Amino acid sequence: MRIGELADKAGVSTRALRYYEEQGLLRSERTASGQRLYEESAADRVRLIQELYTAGLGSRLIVTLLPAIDARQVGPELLIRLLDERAQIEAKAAVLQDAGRRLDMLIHLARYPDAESCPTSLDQAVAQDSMSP
Amino acid sequence: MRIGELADKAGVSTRALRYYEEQGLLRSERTASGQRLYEESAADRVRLIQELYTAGLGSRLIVTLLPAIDARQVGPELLIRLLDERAQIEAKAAVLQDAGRRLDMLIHLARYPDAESCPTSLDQAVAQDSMSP
DNA sequence: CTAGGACTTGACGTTGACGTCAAGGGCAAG
DNA sequence: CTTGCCCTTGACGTCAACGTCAAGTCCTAG
Repeated sequence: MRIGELADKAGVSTRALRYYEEQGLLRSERTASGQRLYEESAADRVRLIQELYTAGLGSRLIVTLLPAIDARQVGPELLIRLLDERAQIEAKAAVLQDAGRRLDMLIHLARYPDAESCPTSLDQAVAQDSMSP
Repeated sequence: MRIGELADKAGVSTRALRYYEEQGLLRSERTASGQRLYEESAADRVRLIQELYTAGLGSRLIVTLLPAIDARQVGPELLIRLLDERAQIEAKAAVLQDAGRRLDMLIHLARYPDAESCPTSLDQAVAQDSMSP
């Protein structure tokens, strides 16, 4: 398949696909005239890349991660980074949860403006200081 | 308190605090010479702002949100945006969960490189197409 | 009184994941 | 052949939340 079809199937732009290739995240065959060709499996690969991006991982980590995922082989150096990133994801997920609850309170407030529905923890942020020495 | 002390207490830079003020997220008194002065409660306010930022909300939404939080009063127009943002946070949290699990598999793989520990769902991204028409 | 740290405004720099033109080549249908 | 859509590389633009000087002012300890 060519780049446009892959873009459709994976739900990203063609620009993004070229960017991924530029970053070493995605390979492609080329026709004689230079057009990119992809296997069917490329769509899954792109969705995986998107997932990792959305999780806040950068290109440089992902480009290291993908071969490890493919080979199912993780070295000790990568493990260090993984543990760090895992902790960051954990923290980010927690903040997301809190913010989500806060929005839920506001949404509830918009629908039932009567009683003091959620008296507490609407102003104060949750203490997220669990990582400092 | 002056801006440096608040920055310390809230765990952000002074530049960030000035930026928040510039965006209308944070108010301050001024001394005769023009230096900013803050109440003790400003630290909580800043942490709240940070939480909302970390949740992916932009300045423009937060500047609308803060008065609603203070007054505990949410209009119908804001409710629309809240529902949308809530859904986005939900989706993002889900992706974060998936990516976290994926990292966990890799971490597990690094520690127990023996058995085919996690045979499935290491390559393929989870279908996150639940929002398209 | 003075040294030096904290503060002010203003303005430009950074970063990442693309968006968006520009200028041209490729390819199937009519 | 030519219309029209897809593709190519290249290069500049964007956006947000700050970082980072620069040049000058303020305040406090000694």
